[in-house]
Amino acid sequence: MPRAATTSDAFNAVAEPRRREILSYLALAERPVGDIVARLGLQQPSVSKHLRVLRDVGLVRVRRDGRQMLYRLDAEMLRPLHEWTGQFERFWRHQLNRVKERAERQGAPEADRRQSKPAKEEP
Amino acid sequence: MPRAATTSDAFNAVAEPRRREILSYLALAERPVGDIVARLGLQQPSVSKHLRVLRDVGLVRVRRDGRQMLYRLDAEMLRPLHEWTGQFERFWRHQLNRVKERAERQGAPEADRRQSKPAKEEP
DNA sequence: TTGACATATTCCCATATCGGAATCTATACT
DNA sequence: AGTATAGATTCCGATATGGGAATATGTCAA
Repeated sequence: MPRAATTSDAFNAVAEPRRREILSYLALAERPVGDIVARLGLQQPSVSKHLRVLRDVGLVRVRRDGRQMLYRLDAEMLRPLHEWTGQFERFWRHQLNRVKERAERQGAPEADRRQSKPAKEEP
Repeated sequence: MPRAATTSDAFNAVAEPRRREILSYLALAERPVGDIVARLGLQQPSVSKHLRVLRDVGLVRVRRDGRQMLYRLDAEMLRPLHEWTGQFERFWRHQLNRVKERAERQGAPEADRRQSKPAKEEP
């Protein structure tokens, strides 16, 4: 089984740096493909392909305007991503890490041991 | 050029659902590999490989305890991810979307048009 | 129509992936 | 020493990737 398709969800779509740049850029305003090409310095077909992926996962919407295609952000699908990462926020806030690491280095050499027996059911 | 390695950054590492489950699980407590295997229902080698990826990007730390390896979360690298997605928070907060969409559907059929000429320099 | 312009799609390819199966390493127990 | 246990690593194979090059589609303009 290969890696999940880039179009399988926002997590995979956004793993690609160029696609992240595109989204950030589109956050400013709706833009035609040509603008994105100029901004990213990629070739037009590449940009079109990235936009295709973003469209497939619902991160952007398109509408035609004459011969150009205007892309706009649809950030709704980024929300789960923000919320998932938010679950870990407490680990980096209040520099609790600093405190914990210091405790480990200095005293209480075995105060860190947790149970590892249960192995089956947890909260 | 293939897709960026899963070990290239947290974005790529976390694109895999199983690895996300592992991280969430490790948020509760430090755990030996066996616990993770039991929890995820994957095979041990698969779990070891996922843990390897997470270790390579610095999302988990290990220490040996007898014959088991105890893995613990190191969420620091998730912070950029949270902050990046946070940049789009305004798009889903205060249900501004609802308001905007309604405006588009009802009146002002061309009030949405933005400039698409510049194409070179933006703020 | 013909041509120019804006964008999309197709084809090619070197590469990394994930799971499965098999094997290796390290520690503990007797 | 010999065996069991916990994990890690290696080899395999089908698959999707992203860039490049070439081509296709669609719209405007003369």
